[in-house]
Amino acid sequence: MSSERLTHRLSDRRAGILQLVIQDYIETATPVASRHVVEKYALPASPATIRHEMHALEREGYLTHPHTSAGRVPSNRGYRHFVQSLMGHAELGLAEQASVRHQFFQAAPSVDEWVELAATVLARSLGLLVIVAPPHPEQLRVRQVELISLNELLVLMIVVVQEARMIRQLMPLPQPVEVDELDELATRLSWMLRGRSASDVRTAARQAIDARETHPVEHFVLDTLAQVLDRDALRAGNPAIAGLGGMMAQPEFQHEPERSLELIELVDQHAADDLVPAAVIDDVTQQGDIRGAMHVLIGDDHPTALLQQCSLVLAPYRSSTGAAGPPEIPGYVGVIGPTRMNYPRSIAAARFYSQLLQEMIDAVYGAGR
Amino acid sequence: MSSERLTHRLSDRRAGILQLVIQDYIETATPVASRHVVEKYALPASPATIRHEMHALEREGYLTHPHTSAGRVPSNRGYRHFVQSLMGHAELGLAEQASVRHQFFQAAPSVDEWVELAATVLARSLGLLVIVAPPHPEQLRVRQVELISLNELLVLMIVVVQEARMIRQLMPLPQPVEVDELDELATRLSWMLRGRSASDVRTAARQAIDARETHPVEHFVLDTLAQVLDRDALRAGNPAIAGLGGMMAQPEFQHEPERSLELIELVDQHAADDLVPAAVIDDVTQQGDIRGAMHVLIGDDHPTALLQQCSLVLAPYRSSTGAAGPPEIPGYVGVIGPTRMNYPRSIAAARFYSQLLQEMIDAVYGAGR
DNA sequence: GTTAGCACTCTCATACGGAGAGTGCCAGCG
DNA sequence: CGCTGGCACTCTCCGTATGAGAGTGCTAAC
Repeated sequence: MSSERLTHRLSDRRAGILQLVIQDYIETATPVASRHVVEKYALPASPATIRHEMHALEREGYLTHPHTSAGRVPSNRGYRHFVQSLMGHAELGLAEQASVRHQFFQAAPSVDEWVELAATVLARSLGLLVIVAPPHPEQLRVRQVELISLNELLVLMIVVVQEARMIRQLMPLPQPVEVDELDELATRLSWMLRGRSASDVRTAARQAIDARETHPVEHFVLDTLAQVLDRDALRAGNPAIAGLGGMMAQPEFQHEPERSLELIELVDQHAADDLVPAAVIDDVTQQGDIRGAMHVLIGDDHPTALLQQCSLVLAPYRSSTGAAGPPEIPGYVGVIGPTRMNYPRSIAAARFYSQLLQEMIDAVYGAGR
Repeated sequence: MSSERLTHRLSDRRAGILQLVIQDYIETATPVASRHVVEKYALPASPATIRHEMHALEREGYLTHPHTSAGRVPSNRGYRHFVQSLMGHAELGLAEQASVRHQFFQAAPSVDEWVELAATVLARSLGLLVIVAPPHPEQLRVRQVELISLNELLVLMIVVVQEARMIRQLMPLPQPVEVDELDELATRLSWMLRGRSASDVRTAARQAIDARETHPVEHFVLDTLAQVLDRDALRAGNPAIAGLGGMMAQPEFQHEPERSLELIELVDQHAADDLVPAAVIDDVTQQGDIRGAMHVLIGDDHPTALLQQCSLVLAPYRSSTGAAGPPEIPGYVGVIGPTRMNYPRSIAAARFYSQLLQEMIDAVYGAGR
């Protein structure tokens, strides 16, 4: 703890050695030995000297030792220093940028499609787990309600919301209702609820209970409506996850079947909240301009225990239209890998994809309004 | 091979022992010993006798031996006999049926949603890999084409197809085109291509090349249109896959990291064609009435090498509207598990879900027409 | 401050050996 | 003639031992 507080000023050579060790470990995934680093990078010093420096780096908390006679492995602190100060700023190669852009233009222009595409292409390119979420309105607001009778006890509710979506919901009724009654109810609700959100609908439902004169199914319909609004607001932000295969092929999962299994289950259940901590998203939501604001969570920065051996690179984005209009929960491009992941490349890629997504959404959906 | 041809008439006792061995192996996943089965099921015979019978069952190809001194394990042939003759006909419990039905009515009434729901709920209930595909038209047919200019070099193509879908596609133009030209082109194409499929559009494109007088972008638009029709016909049949977590928790994958990894990659890439062999689907497509027609592929029945240690239970279904209307590729509920999977339960569940899906689609979409 | 040398430690792969589980077969029994 | 108990045989599994290899930490000398 106290050693974390002390801001050591690393000597240039020591910092250089740290950088080499981390780069080498990222590349080879095996503990790096003093001799190895000297020979590979033709350092003008002997292994013993390097050992000396490594020893110091270990005392300062940047490196660790799996056991007495193994090479050095970066600690979380080492990675953090690497990301903040040591590694350079990288960009995705132009050829790759062009190829990705091309694929996006080939796809059907829908946000869900782009999100899915971004996840799969980026995952394949990095060999890591990628989770991509679209930006979506915080709350859906009713524009119009339709109730279509399928049979005496089954109604199809169609809700048109102001965010240019159409929600459909099948609804078995507690008691038979006449068709004209339904029509009347629908027009009344459309009028009454125009511009209202899920929580507004709930208070309306409570008032409907108090005033006894309302139609008995009215409360039931309101209840369902509120549920549906919440459900669909959530689903609009439904993230795509891809790259489990590449992730499990990473050496850190090779000899850890139970950790692997836990992660597989998380992905299988689309547990986005566990993969990308809500706290970070909330944090992002507060800020105004988030363009290029990268977040990097290394090791035990992450609240989910399972992911404390992993790192998360997060590139949030929001649509330009959303910035001006109603409150919007930002979308994000998240890359999850072992703490040993290639940070420069992952960060560059996540940033590129998040900017691309924003561009695409602005160009097509912004233009439409 | 020749032993497969000989249709041994198993004595009642021998068949009974085979059934017990298979049931026990399905339950415990460990080779079952003669002594074990005698004690567990209180058989009126000694272990030696049972050994004798097991030996015979092994000679006839129904059982195998991992090694000299291990209990017996069912062979593929044993499982096949079990499925065809030994196991009884099971139904899903009424409580479970009701609970599943309830969940389907809660969901948004869209085929994609139901397909996703079926996969996740069934996967969780069985602890196996489940893949569910919706029925979809074999070919999409154009009803109308719109071309909307976003800017000088970027056009949004909207294709309304007869199957009540709307397809959108962004299209960068090879050269600038005036807005009225685009409108003119769109109305001409709508007129010319009404009712045509992707392959029709391709021949139209070839003719457009031969007749030189056509507008230079016309060929380009036709080309894109054909691509888009094919792509969307494919995507309409996009299956949902779930249950990888439960599958990997099965004991057969516990000590086989490389097989596990291959399967994870298949699922990660949504490789439905590898998971559910196209030959079976083609076969099903030919038939008229497929209600309740289960297919069970055991072990090396499956064309994909990786899945030859697994079994596939497949329950195809099609919408009633599709049976009368244009040619339709059937949907299916597929359950993939180790050959040791619980066949009675899996078959009953797959059948129930496939019938439920058909009912839902008929009720909501059939009613709409 | 740097280096060579050397003892020390820990992992990994291999081999060994005994316990345990189950079968296959045989001889005897009803 | 089918069923059973007995017994030798085989194969896995697990814990232990052993040796090679890799790398460090320390010390003494440059």
